[in-house]
Amino acid sequence: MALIVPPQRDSEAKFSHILKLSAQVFAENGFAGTSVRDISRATGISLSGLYYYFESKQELLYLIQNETFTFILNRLRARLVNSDGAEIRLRTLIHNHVEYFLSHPNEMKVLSHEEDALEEPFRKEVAAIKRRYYALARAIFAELAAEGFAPGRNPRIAVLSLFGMMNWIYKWHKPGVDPGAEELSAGIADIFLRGVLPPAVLPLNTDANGMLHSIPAAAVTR
Amino acid sequence: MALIVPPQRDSEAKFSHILKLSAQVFAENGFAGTSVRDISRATGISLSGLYYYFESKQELLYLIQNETFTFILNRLRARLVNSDGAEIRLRTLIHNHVEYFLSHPNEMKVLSHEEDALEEPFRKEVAAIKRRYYALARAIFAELAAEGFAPGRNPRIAVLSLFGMMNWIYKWHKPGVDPGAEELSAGIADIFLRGVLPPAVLPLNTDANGMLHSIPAAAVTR
DNA sequence: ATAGTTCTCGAACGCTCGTTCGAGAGCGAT
DNA sequence: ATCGCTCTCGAACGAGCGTTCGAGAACTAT
Repeated sequence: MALIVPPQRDSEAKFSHILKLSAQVFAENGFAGTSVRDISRATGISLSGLYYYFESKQELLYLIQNETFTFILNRLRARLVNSDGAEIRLRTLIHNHVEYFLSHPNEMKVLSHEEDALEEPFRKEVAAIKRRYYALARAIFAELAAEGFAPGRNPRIAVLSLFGMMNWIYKWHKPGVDPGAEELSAGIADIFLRGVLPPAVLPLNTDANGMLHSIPAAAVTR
Repeated sequence: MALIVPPQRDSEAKFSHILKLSAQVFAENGFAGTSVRDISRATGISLSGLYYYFESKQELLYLIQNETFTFILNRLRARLVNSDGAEIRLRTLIHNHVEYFLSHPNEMKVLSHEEDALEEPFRKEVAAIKRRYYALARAIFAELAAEGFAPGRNPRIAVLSLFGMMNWIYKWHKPGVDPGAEELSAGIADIFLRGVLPPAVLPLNTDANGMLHSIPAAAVTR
């Protein structure tokens, strides 16, 4: 009887390659507008050959969305371990999101744009990750509120507006023309953090770089 | 020879009905995911009968997008005539946009989501309206900057972030659960207007409702 | 060499797609 | 009555769709 040797399949790398090229084709033509023959053409793998790697076009979309979303969420969790204070933690979330957006535009377009294209049972799996991600953002926003930011703001509207700013990026960002992840995420974070301030707060607490810091609750007049 | 009588076609009303139902079906299944047979089913008009009203599925998408976008832009222009001051004008833009979004969710989803699905020559026609709309927003933002708001901000990022907040609404807004156009547009306007304030501005100039007013340039310390 | 597994492919399946065509119903004007 | 215009439709076209199947090549371990 043979030892159980990890097969170290040759196909691992090829599989990743298929996911990457598929994301590109889906991003260009949309999921419904892409045929498996298009993917065959892009990858150089025969039509039937592709079905060795995935069972259906639906599953292929799921694999892209799941891998992308899981990676973003896990990387965010890792980065939050070293982030102290609500403002820094929110900036970490924004930077993590925007950075991935600019480095993997195809995957992020597929994740943002083809949410409805997934059918059950895949749909609810991706929805579960999304719910966890949103809950994390809401929790960070609650920390922010606890530090004196954003009193009386509707947290749902605030957080979803933030996601709107971030997830809209794929519609307009042009590499080389528009700023990179650092400047872009800082710009969005600035708009959001200042935007969510209490209406009548008096002196803003900023450092030399104009970065906000938490405001003692006592300083909030309203 | 007969007088030229305006035919007052019976089909005018029916045509509008087709546009409305098509927008609904496109919003539900996506443009590429919708067949003309789906529209036939939704409208009760036979498959070939639909081609009396439009020449192709592409043109149908164009008619929906063009009418929607033209209406929004024209209504905004009309409303801006009576809006004085940069802040009010920006709030007018946001309110106009959000109000239409909530009252015509299907049309706005099709406009936001199916931008890439349009092919030439329709594509450039809608792109032209979009460019005019964006230019108007940029002009209003420039007025804002001239009144002392948003010094040093990248106006492109600021305005596109604003559109991101607004155009993302269709992904999450649930009528009955989430606030209506007044509260929602005010919330977004608040986030944006405060968000683009200068980093070191001191006392904010607000009225009893917490509404911002223009800040004299001299009050900006940086 | 042999056996077993991994990987690849051409051909074909039943089905749906967007669009076209010619026929004809309904109707107001002559 | 009959013309001409508006409107509607069933049937059919060729093309492309997602997926399956069985044959076989390529590789690894014995």
